Amino acid sequence: MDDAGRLRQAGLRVTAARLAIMRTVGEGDHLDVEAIHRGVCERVGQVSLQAVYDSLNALQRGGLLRRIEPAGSPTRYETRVGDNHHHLVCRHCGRVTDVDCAVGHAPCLEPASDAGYLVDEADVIYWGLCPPCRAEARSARPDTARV
Amino acid sequence: MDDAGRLRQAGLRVTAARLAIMRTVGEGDHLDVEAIHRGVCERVGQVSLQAVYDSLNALQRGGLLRRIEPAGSPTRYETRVGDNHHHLVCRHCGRVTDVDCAVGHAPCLEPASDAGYLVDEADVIYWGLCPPCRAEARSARPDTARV
DNA sequence: TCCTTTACTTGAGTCATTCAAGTTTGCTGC
DNA sequence: GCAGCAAACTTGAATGACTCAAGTAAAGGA
Repeated sequence: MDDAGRLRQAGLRVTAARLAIMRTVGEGDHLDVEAIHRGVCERVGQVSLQAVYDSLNALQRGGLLRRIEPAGSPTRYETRVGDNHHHLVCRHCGRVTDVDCAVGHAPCLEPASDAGYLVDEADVIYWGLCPPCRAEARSARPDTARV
Repeated sequence: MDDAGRLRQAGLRVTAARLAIMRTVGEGDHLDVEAIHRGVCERVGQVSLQAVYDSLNALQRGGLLRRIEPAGSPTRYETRVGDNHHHLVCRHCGRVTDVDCAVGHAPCLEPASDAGYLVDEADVIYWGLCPPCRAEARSARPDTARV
C-alpha cells in the first residue's frame, strides 16, 4: 500500500504535508524534527514547524512512524515499524543505526520477571561510538584509542 | 564503604548536600530531581535546585549514581550501579521498577551486529502498565481490561 | 591557619516541545 | 458539484527540564 492508503487506513486525512513527511522520514536516516521540517519544506513549500510536530504525533499514534528518543538528544523518527528492532546510538555525534536483536524473534520482550507489569514494548538502546567517531577519537588521542 | 568514603574515592568533596542526596536517592525509589531536591531540603535545610542538579551530575560521572531517562518523562536516579539491570516503566503513572535481564550475566550487551560501533552500554526499558494502573484500567473500562 | 579549588547560590537563558485560538482544507453526504 | 463539519494547519505564546554564568562560601591539603 502507498502512503496515502496507509494514512486513510489509520483514519487520517491525506495532505501534502503528511505525504511529504512520510517520504522525508522514509528516505532519511532517523531524522529529528528539525530535519524533517526542512525536508518537508523542500518538497511542498512552507509548512509550519507545529504542523510537523502535530503530524508526526498523529502518524506515530496511527502506527505509521516509530519514534526514537535517546536520552539527552531530540526525538527522531523512522518508518520501520511493526518489528521490534533496536538502535545503536553514538555518544559523540548522536547518529542512530538500526540493529536486529540478539535473542531471536520477539527479542527482549520478556523480562526475567515482570513484577506484575503488563509489558507491551521493549526499548533497547546500545550506547557507543560509531565508526567515524571511533576513528576521530583514535587520531585525536592515540593513547586512548581503545576508548 | 560509606557514602563519604565513596565520594572521596571518586575525587569529590564530602558535603552535607551530597550526603543528603545519596541517602535520599538510596532510600527513595527512582526519584526525579524535584523529589530529590525536596528530600535533601528536609534533611539538611535549604539547598538550591541548581546545586542538586550539579551534584547529581557529579555523582553520576563519579559512578555513585545511575541516571534513568525514560522517553517523555524527567530524569530519575538510583544508587544501584555496577550491574546492568534494566527497568520496567509504567506508561500511565511513570513508576520505574528494577528488573534483572532475561538473558544471563551481561544481558543484552551484545547486539546481533554492532555495525562497527564500539558499544559500552545497553539501556533496556520495558514499557507497560504497573499493577495498580492495570487494576485501575480494568475497573474503569472493563471491556478493555486486557489492555 | 592559610590558600586553592571545588561546591553552592542567585538569576538569567536555552531548547524541544506543547497549548491555544483562529483559519483553511479534506472529505462525507446531499 | 456543493455544503457543512471535523481535521489539519497557522501564528504566537507558554511550558518544563535543564544549563550557563558570575559571584560567594566552604572543604581540605600545605
